[in-house]
Amino acid sequence: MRTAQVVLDIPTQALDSAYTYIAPDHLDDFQVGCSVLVPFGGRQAVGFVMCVSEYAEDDLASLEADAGCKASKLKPIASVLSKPFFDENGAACAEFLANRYVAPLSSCVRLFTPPGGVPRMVRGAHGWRLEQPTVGEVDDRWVRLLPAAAEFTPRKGAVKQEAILQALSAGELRVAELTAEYGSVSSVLKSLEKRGVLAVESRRRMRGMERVDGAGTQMDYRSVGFEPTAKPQLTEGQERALAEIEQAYNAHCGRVVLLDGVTGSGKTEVYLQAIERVIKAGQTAIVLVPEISLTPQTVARFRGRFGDMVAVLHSRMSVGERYDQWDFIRSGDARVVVGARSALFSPLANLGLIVIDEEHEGSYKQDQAPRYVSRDVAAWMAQHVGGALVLGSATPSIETLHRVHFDEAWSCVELPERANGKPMPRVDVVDMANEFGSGSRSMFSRKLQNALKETIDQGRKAVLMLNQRGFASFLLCRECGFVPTCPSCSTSLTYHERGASLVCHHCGYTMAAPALCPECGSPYLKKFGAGTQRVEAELRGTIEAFGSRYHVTCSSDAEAPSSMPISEGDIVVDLIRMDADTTSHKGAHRALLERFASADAAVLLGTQMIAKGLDFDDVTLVGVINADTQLRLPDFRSGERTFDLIQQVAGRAGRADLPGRVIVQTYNASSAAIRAAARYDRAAFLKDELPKRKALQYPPYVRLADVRIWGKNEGEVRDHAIQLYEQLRDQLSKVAVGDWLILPPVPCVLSRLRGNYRYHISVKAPLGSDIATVLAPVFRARKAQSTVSVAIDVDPQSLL
DNA sequence: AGCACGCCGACT
DNA sequence: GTCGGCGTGCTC
Repeated sequence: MRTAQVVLDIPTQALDSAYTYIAPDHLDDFQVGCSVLVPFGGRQAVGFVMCVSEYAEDDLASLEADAGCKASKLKPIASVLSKPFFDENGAACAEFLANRYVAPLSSCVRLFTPPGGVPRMVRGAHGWRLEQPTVGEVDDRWVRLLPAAAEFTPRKGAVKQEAILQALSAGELRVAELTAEYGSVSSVLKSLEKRGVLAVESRRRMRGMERVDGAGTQMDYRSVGFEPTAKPQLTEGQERALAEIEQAYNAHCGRVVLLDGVTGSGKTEVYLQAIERVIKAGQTAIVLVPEISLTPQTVARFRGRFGDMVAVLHSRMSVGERYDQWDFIRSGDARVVVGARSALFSPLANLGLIVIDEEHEGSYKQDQAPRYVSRDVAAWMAQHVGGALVLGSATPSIETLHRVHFDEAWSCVELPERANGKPMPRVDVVDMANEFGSGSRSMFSRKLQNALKETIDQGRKAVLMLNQRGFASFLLCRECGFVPTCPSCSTSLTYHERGASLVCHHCGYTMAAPALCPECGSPYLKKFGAGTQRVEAELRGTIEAFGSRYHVTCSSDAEAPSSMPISEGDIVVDLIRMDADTTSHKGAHRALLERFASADAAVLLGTQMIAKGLDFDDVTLVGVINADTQLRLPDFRSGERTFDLIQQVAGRAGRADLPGRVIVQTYNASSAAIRAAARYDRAAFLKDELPKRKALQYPPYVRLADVRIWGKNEGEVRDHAIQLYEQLRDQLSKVAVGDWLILPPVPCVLSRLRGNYRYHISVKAPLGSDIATVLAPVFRARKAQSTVSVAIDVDPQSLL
């Protein structure tokens, strides 16, 4: 008798294990990874086949042992709903994820399913019914005009023809859009196509058209080149890196290579050539890139080398586009997948190499269940399929550096020099406390002002970064010390110049800024801290104070800059502000960057969205307005984050022939993270940081898990937290060996968020121990409650 | 999650 | 006497 283990597509911890079903012989195309319809408790449910087994007719005993129930209770699978979404490797990986991250198995299996392409049960007028996905069936054909259209004039009266040609003159369109606008168009299109006036192509064959995004915003369709890019000569360092990767790949046992290369050392070229070899060997590769770096330029580099073998998966693509790419990968025609973290689970057959670029990036941690760490999952996958993993970064995470140190399967190859042979720019640290002490009240130090003037005079560009993160600017009553805070979060409200409002960065709560202190009625409410808007205004004043010949145009100005009188010898500085406010509308991100690129003298002022991936040859000055916001966060990784940020941002200056310069302003000039970063001295930073991590029992010396408990009622939350804490301690005494530490529940640093009180319990386990053995039994036994929620974060990114 | 079973209060 | 509240428990 054939049976199958089926995971139900119902996201609850109560149903997170597989159920056994009988798989009748007549099922068509029945395999691991298929979605199936199964009877479940008097109704039907959709599930995924995790494994298929065969039992001899007289061997009911082992069947019942495996299923955990009487054979007579087993029901047959009703029908197969789809082709397989994953194979045995995918099923094994989902189980690994569920176990390691103490997450519902169904949420892990979901990672492997096509975006929007899974059938599901929906509640209709006549009870439950099965809804098949529509995403694969949408009309994804596109129409564009051909050159011959210029000589073609529609016959008089051919209204539809005329309208369609008119619509297409602005660019290509989806057939579905034309249908929506003009009704049935297929016969018209067919006849025009026959005459060579236009071309109808399926989206799949037009993969050169890539939707590109800004940070959090959709941008326009834009052509990404297919033109092959020349393969450059590798530097000696790159050759060495490539050889190391090739050796790891040829070992076919899941080896990991850390590519520790400074910004501009040509890591991407190493990836490209390594992938080329993997493809030549008949295998495939996945490249993970941080969401914000997944720009058209990045994609173009891979397409330039591998053409239409490249699939791109990106969370801000539309569901239809993602489905299309997913299907393209499953078809076997894609050999390289470039994408954000979830691309790790795409249905790529014969995987040989995984590359994770900017390995240290926090965005490789998923912030919803399953809260996986891409690096660790990729290492598992590489080992499981006998491939190799390459981790690239200018600032590798401390965990990775540590692992390289003690794990024989992990090795490191350094690229200490930039590919162009230029030195890294000098980094000056300015102590802002000193500045203040000597009478300067400006938020720009004299050193930064001088460097700015020099840069502008030379007609070059500067990038100023302000790591605002919502903590920066707030209102404070100078008489009674009152600070307006959010009614539902434990944070102060951020003052926004536009509309003179106070906004909560966490929940979006907005109120009008009061003119008088709500507590004592004092009119002396001071705006503290520097948000981008305020820096923009002050920067304008500072530049104009350089002299009467300096003129400033601002990207955020309402009126066009043309009215400005320009005479001989005048300098116009374009000041471009880039943050969540200025990039929220369609196309803004790219438009601002293009404006910056085309200006002569310009200053790009922005939050950390500008810290990565900007490659402008004529940026010679990088300024960090305040390096401390990150450092001040009460989190074990704050020092590392600060060090990384300064190193990364420094790499933005002087990338071409022009020498670069970096100025970092801080009130913590003596902090090891900042001092070491300024000297590009990672060893010095680690020498300071590692003993702290060791003494306080943090990664890389222990494995960490954080249990977060939240709800509207603080007493209830605390009681539940204490109860969980006691259960965890019980469980610990039962199963674990070694030096475990479970800290009693305490309020989170963000003790209130969106009206919820938040507590957390930190669990510290010896390296190499299985955290799930202690956590899983406690949380599997726990019944879901409506008033108190619990989330488990294994290997958390931060403890806020 | 969703549905059944089950044991107590206010209604035709 | 029945309708219906939502507390526990099970679903291969």
